[in-house]
Amino acid sequence: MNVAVRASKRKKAETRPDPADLLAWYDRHRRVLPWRALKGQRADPYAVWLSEIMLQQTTVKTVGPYYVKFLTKWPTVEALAAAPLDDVLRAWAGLGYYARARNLHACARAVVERHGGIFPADLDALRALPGIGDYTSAAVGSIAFDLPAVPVDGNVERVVSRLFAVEQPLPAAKPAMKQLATALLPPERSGDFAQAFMDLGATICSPKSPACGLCPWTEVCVTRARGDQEAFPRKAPKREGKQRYGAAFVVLRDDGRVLLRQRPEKGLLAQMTEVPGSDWTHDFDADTALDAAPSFKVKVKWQKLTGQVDHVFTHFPLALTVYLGHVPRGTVAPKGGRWARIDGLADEALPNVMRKVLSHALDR
DNA sequence: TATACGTGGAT
DNA sequence: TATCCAAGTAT
Repeated sequence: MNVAVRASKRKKAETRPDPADLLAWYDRHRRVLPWRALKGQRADPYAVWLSEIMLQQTTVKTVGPYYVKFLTKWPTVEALAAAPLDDVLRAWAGLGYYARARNLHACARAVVERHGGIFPADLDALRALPGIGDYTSAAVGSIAFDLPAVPVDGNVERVVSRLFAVEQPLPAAKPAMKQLATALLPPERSGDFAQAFMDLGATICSPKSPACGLCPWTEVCVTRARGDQEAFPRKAPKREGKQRYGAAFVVLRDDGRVLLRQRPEKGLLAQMTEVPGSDWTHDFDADTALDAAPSFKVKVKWQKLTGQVDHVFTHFPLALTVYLGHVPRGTVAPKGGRWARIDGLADEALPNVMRKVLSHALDR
């Protein structure tokens, strides 16, 4: 074979990312995940959808046990749709972003009612379901049905922004990044391509110290060539939330129960369970804290516990002062409240901030 | 377009 | 310790 023929068989020097290189990398290095079909096997749309909802803004490690719990408890979308919302919220407790749980339940019911219990193999129909947005419709569509779509998550944004040195900051750059990512979509293996893209971002093209030497696209990466890959993606500065304060009241009844209530239907931690407390404000006055205490027929002697419970929400940090009180057996709960067994708290729909409060009061 | 919406782990 | 950020969506 002469030199000219050898040259023509050699891979041409690429100037732009070749999806085939990413797929070849994926075939060797794909992660094994509970919701991911084995190589060559077909993914269950219900399992893909469930995992994608849980994975929104949530790490793979955190999702693992919740995913297994949900799939065991509700193996099909029909089973999930038939469950009471409260059961779903209790199972979701601790995972955060509780609107996801409410939408998960609503979506399951919509799939049963609108689509006969079968997830639609259609991007627009998926996108129309509760809790399914641009990302998730593309993820379920590509992974479960091999529809030609690219789910653009934080991983993909990072990879694309580095490959092409996208100067526009996020989140304004989202449409441009989606365009760039979608332009790379190969004619086949959409689902593998989507998962490969995300795997690459999660394991190689990491936020800090990316392993560029192991990247299948290292030779076509604009920022890699310049050495400023860690400066991407560009991001608009975000303002930090202001500290808020509040009081929480842990009321123990002598028969081993604690007073709980449900949070309002909308807003922060909507429809989740909590102990009674004050509003959470910037200018909370410790002297008036007891104004927010629940009232009973008997007078309660409140014990202000030492220390406080600190918790950080996405948009503000919270410091709660905890008060402990005791009431006699037979005391009636105030309106909206109920007495819950202390040894059954694990099964309540308590967000973690409330678990911290209860732990602060009871683990002593 | 900007903001509300949880939590935990990595650096 | 402080900051970032993780398979985003709804409004």
